[in-house]
Order: sequence, then structure tokens, then C-alpha cells
Amino acid sequence: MSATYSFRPDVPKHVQIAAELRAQITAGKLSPRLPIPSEPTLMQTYGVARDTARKAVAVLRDEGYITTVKGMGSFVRDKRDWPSGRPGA
Amino acid sequence: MSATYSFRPDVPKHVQIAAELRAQITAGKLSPRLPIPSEPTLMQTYGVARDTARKAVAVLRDEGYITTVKGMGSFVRDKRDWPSGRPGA
DNA sequence: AGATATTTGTTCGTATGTATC
DNA sequence: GGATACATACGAACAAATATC
Repeated sequence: MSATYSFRPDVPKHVQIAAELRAQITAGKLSPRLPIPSEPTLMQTYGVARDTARKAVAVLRDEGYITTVKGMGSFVRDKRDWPSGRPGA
Repeated sequence: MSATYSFRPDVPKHVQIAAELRAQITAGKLSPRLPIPSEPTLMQTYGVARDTARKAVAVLRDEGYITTVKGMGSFVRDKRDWPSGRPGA
């Protein structure tokens, strides 16, 4: 069985996972030195396919929260690169 | 903004995309060594969903113009396998 | 140098649901 | 009912970059 994770209906899983990760990032719970949870880790943590895990990561990358390095992982970027960190706002 | 592509009404998108690719194949603009545009590429080029891109590729595969390999892509087949290459015609 | 493991990148295959015409 | 078209989601295979041993 394994409850893995409770997803809300009518909201794409990758969006919900992205929201979780975004919250952890903005809360400073993820070190900029270490990579965020890898795709395999996200797959197991949330009980989803790689496709879904990758989409979640893509959301945060598009938003500017993280940067991804092939063969390494994704890393949290400087706060200035975050959506809420834009000076002109 | 990218105009993506101008589709004609009353003609299925996948049929129009297939026609484009067929023209490129018969014109020898696609090397048999390299795969034809991938599904993601077709999606972006024509601004359609994967479903539609796959249907276009399926048309050419059914016609004998290409052969598809999982994880690799679709490749142009020998002219003898094309509809116009049938000797009995 | 070489081999292995980990991780991301890319590609096709399949199924389901929704909406529209 | 059927065809078109989009989005979501899982599976599978291969490729490439990185790190470690």
C-alpha cells in the first residue's frame, strides 16, 4: 500500500510537488551547496513516475529557483534569481 | 510570440503536418542516417500537443515512409518502401 | 586509465480524461 | 457516436555528464 503522498484531485501532481519543493526552498530548508532531491528520490518520495518528477523540477527551474546540471543534479540559486527577489518589483 | 504554424481549417492538423514531412522526405531533405524531427520538436515547430505530433508520424509510418525505433526516433526508409516506389503500381 | 554508479537528457510507447466539433 | 485535440501520467530504452573507486 504505502501512502506515499496525498495528492489533491484536479491539481496536477507535478504542480503540487513543485509547490512542496518551492516551499522548502523559500523556507531555507534546502542548502544551496547540496542538490535538491534527485529525480529517483522524488519518484519514491511522492510515488510518481520520472516524467512527473521531472516536470516538477522543470517548474522551479523555469521560475528561477534552481539550476540544473547534467550528471549532477539541481541546485538552489541565489535569492536574487527568485521571482520574489526581483528588484524592479 | 512565435506564430508557430498556420493551419488550414477543416483539415486535421496531423494530416497537414504529415504532408509537410512527406514533402521533405520525398524531396530528399531528410537524411536516412538521421532521425526525422522528434515528437517534442514537432510539438514546438507546429505548436501542437504530443498526441497530434504522434498521429502525424503514424501516418508516414503507415504509408511506409519511415520506421520508428523506441528511444531513438523515426528514420526514413528506402525509397522502395515508399508508396510511389511500388513496382506493381 | 578504466570501470562502475549516479544523475540528468532525450526519445518513443501506452493509457486515461476532458473538451469540442 | 466518432474524430480531433489537448493535458496528464506511467513505462521503457538509450545517451551523456559527473563522480567515485
